[in-house]
Amino acid sequence: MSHQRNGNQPGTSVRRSTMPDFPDLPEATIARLPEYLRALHHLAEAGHETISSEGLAAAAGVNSAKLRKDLSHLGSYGTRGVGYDIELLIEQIQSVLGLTEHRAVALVGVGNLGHALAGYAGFGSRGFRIAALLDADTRRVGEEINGLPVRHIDELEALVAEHAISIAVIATPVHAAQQVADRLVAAGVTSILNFAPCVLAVPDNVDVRKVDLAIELQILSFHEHRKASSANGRAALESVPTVTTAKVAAAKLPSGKKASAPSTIRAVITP
Amino acid sequence: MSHQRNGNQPGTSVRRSTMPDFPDLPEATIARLPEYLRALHHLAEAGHETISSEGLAAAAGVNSAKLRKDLSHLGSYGTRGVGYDIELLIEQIQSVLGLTEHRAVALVGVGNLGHALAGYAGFGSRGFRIAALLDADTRRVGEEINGLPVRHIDELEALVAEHAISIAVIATPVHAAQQVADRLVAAGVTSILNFAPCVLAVPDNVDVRKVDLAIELQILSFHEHRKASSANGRAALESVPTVTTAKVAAAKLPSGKKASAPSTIRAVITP
DNA sequence: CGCGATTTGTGCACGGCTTCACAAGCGCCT
DNA sequence: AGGCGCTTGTGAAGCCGTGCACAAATCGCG
Repeated sequence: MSHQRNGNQPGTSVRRSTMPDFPDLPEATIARLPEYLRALHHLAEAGHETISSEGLAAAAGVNSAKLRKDLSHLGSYGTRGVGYDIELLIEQIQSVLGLTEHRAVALVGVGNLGHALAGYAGFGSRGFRIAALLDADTRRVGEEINGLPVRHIDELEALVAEHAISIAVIATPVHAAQQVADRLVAAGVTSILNFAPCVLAVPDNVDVRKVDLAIELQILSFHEHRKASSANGRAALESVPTVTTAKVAAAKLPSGKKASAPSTIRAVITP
Repeated sequence: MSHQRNGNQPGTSVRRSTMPDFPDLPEATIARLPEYLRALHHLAEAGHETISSEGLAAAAGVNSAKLRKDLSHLGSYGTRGVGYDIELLIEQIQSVLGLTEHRAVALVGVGNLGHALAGYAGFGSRGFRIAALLDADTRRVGEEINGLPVRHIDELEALVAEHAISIAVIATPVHAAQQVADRLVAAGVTSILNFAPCVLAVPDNVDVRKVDLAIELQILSFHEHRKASSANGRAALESVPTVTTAKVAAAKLPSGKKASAPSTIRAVITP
């Protein structure tokens, strides 16, 4: 494929500053890029300069072939026989994800969860900046979290415009979520991360991602249920021994789980 | 397929209490069942007794064909020409997910996020019960959240055993996550919901699901970036008008979005 | 300068998931 | 009783994603 291979002089690789838009990057790949990015930052802090696909795959918890294919989709810049330049790859991925400058984010709903999200330090280090805290409860207005004051929901439109906010997080109770979403969309927000357990109706041009704690637990519950059933089927003698050896050591080998979710990844059990 | 069609007397449907284990339920289906369940509860509260696949699909934000196939996988009990009995379907799904009795969950890490999770009311109503709060910080030990005292991490093994806990939530800082996971696994936990931004190494028999706020935002950021790029490509004249029409009107159409994520999808707004 | 070791990039085949389209089934109305 | 409209359940086709396996490329060393 090689989306963008400017010249064909190998080695010189004159990086053009105009990044391609990657309109056809597979959705599954996009969802993994952030994980690669995190792993890369971790490796960079540890002092590494380059990393092989195998190594990065292990750090990100995926198959190395998958990782190579993912990176190749964005015209990747690895060197055969060596690996990937970590700094360069970080820049590449950040550029693709649009994280070159910190994006301003609005957070609506400063209850329990909202407080936690507002206080989340990992925000700034990962390309985002909370630019506005909003709540409908006037008793919460004025409170400062991390130096940023909570504003009343009626200032939503003004704040979105002022900070050119295009991404918002909804951490309100369910009954308020749709209403807040409507106002956000009307104000110009085009991406929403929804923590309220409900389906939001929005226009086609708006992206919504949802995080629902209970859903995640219920999925786990199913697997738990299934394990228990099949364990009843066979004897329960195996369960105790396997569990005791929780001495988990690194893990070089490729994983090989079954499905979509990046669930688990084994590790070598040092006996 | 009709996994389990006991007799063939239509209408009488003598529910046998022994539920099949559904060892081969597609992973994608499992991930959607909780959403259906939530929608069904919502509909039941609104007084409905039955619901068509079209209606339930709209409420859950999916395609109706997908929904029918999902339900058919569990030997579904719809009635042609009528729809699905809501109460019955709720029971079915809860049974499949193993939510018939409330599952005990341990929550490790009672910082900002942990507090929020512990205080999340939607837990009990959706099949779970927080049975243990744990933290390494002795200053937090003893504090009560929702009537449940925070215990020291060293009591982990005892508490897991005492309450027969098989599911745990990790809400600790990154540096502690792996260590906590190891102890949980050693204590017998076989499902982990991880909020720490790192890959956990666990044995094969343990399921891990991960929730990472920053990753979700970065995925949104990509789409935002892409939208901005293509908008620059064309004139920016369209952007304002489209946004103003946030008056979301019903929508029967099958909203053909692109990818995996259950992004968007409208619901019928009763006018 | 050439060779071997190493690692990337990718063609290919397979499996799973999604979507369409329609036959079969059910209730209601006449 | 019979027909009609509505809705489920599902065969079949197509698409997307995954993972294998290997050719191409690069480095280091003799």
